[in-house]
Amino acid sequence: MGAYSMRNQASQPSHRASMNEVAEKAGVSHQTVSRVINNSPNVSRATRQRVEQVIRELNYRPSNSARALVTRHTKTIGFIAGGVNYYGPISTMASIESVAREHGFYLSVAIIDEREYTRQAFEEIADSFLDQGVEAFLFLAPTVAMVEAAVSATINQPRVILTSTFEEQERAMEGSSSASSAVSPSTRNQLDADLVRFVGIDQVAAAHKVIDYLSELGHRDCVFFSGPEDWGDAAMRLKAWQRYSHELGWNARTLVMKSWDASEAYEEARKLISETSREQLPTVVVASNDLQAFGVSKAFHEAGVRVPEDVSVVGFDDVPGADFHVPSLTTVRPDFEALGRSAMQKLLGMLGIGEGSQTAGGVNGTEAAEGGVDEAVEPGIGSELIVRESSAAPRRK
Amino acid sequence: MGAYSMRNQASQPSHRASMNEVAEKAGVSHQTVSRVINNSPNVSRATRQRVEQVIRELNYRPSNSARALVTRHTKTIGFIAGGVNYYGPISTMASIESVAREHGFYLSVAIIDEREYTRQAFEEIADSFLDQGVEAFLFLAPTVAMVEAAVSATINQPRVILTSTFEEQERAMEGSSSASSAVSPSTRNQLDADLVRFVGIDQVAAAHKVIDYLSELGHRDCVFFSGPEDWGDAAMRLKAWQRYSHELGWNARTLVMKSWDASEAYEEARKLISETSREQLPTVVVASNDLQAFGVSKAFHEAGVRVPEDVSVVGFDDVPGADFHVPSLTTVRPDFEALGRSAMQKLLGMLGIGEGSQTAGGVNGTEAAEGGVDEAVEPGIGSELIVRESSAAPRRK
DNA sequence: TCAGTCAGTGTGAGCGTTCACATACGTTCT
DNA sequence: AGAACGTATGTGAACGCTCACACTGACTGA
Repeated sequence: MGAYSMRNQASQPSHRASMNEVAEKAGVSHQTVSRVINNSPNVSRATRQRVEQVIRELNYRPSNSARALVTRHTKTIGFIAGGVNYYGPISTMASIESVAREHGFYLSVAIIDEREYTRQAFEEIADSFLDQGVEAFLFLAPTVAMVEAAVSATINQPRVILTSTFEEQERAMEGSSSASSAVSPSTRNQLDADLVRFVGIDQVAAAHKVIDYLSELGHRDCVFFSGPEDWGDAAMRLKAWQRYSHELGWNARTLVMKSWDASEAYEEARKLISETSREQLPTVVVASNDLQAFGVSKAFHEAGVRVPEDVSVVGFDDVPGADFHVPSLTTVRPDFEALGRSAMQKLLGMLGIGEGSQTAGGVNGTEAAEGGVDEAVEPGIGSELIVRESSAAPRRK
Repeated sequence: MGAYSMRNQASQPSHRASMNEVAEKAGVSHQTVSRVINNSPNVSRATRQRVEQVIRELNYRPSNSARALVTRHTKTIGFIAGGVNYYGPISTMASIESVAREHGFYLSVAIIDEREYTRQAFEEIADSFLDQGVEAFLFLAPTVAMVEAAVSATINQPRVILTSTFEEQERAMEGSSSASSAVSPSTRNQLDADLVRFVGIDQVAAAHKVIDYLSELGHRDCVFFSGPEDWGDAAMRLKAWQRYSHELGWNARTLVMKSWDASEAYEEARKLISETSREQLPTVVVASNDLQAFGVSKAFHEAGVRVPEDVSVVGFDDVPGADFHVPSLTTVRPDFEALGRSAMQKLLGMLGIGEGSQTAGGVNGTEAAEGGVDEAVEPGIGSELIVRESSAAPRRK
């Protein structure tokens, strides 16, 4: 066995063949080998085959480092993700990765706990990505603090920031070319340089979907459980919600939670129940995420308030299991997959990839089939309203 | 503004300073600069400060590519993750990343949909990581097929495979040095070379915890909802479960699901209820994950079978929201964080890092506090039993 | 006093690519 | 026939770093 494994080069564990070795063994120059591996057209059929044969024999792989050294392209994207313990981000990340891979990019990932988040930790990570030589940055920035850090990080590479606060951010960016702006002078250049983009769930559209649906059922008395104020998604969701429910003349109250967890919403709901007569309860509670909705739902259950007969409950996210909750949860499912895809496509666009440029190396039809990189994509990603048992028409109109 | 930004080098966007430029400006040789950035002791205080000053002025960063080219160390680990849509993996991944970062490694991530998994897709990814030049591999391999692919991939780098089937795998590995083995000859070398390790949740211990707990409550009549057969975790969980419940002389039945989702378990539970008289129902249902438990729980609820008064329900994973289910779910919480940490430490150990070796660059006390890289760590990662409302003593003993 | 040591520094080669050229040869056009 | 061109190939220099080694001068110890 040992003897066998020593006989052919391919299975020698340690040594990694170089381009020169291939060239020598194939009787050509290193440059010809280079042409072969880069699919240059100007190589005769015979030579190409000979070289490819040797490449296989030697189990040759081009050195990414050497290549990156001269081309200055590492084909690597740095991805800093916060809030990953919550459901949405992971599907987003999966689609980001998949688009990156389709285009031959590597995804270098850093996960940051948004609870233990510090500016310093953030910059250390960004710094290490800079050391690594990433070509672009992707920030999954759930909290306002992280968005700010992502915006003001001093990097020259293109970056896309995933956050629902994009509307406000973009307004701020437009303002930044003129005088007043919350952005510090040192970051001004990057912003002007058009190297920062935003993508996020369109919270306005989502809020409209929910309210329109509930409105049609006859609801107009509601309590909204908001997520933590320092989370961009929560803030935008709240704002959109308040504005539209106000427009429709609803009686809408808001309870701002400090966390996304079920427990706090549960406690708040208990308080609400105990402080309010049954007749005074809202006809519907809208929560900022499914966990909160679970908590609220549980509190109602324990107090003998029936869902949806007495009060409807609506969540947000459509976490796994929401469909088999008791009662199953009406909720909003954002298109996280589209979010990730859009973010990545934006980024590729900024890198000059995707339109019609040199997407070298056997690209299959997938890209075309999916409509390619749509440059004109709006920042707001859509959501779907999933109606289940927890919502119904109110008893009293 | 433009004039200002041109004046100092640091904010010039495009040009990236090289070591030689630093050397020249500091009036030293490139080698001295190299010594400074690598913390070589043999540099005088004065020189070091001067060089560091210039480094700051020029905003110099060593080129990772150039360095990797000569050292042959990319400081990058390739992580192929399957089954990421389910809850466990993401926390595992977070702790993997954090340990990697602590040791100055980059984590290059690929996510593979275990449903659309093909051998070819897998090998393309492994191949791209090889192209990238990763120093080691980490496989999060939930299904048996992925474990096999991970084991038999022809790579010379160390790899750690995260799977609960480690016991069987390790037995197979031990056997592989002698004649008979399921492993193909071409992979024999790597296996012998001691470059493959396994880490996983200790399903036996977890099963014991659940059964001991239930046993003490007085249960001995049970139905076990198993996960898909082709998932390693499910298979091991099932095996451990069956063996131990048999030992205790339980009346234990098993239903094997095709998926981890709530819906199938829900349907199966309905079937169970309709086919069985109330008196014949088990006193407890143990599910392979929380979603299944939700499905079962819902079916009972709809049929008027009370949980836990009539039947107890136990889950696995402790997904977010399990604590506010109606009723809140008794479940097993595996230590995913420890799983990831252990995997990464094993990998670092194989790379010769962590014991007492040159962990260059300001390592804080964290490592020591956590006990460092414990080489002797057993493959089985522990779990915690979380007792909640869904389980209680059976009415009839 | 002079070899020996050692901290501090410099020199040149080489890592494995790509890039900008230069060269060789065959074909086509006038 | 000779210029002009296109195809197929080769040559050498760069990319920015680390490594092995050589060098300098100051301090040591006999």
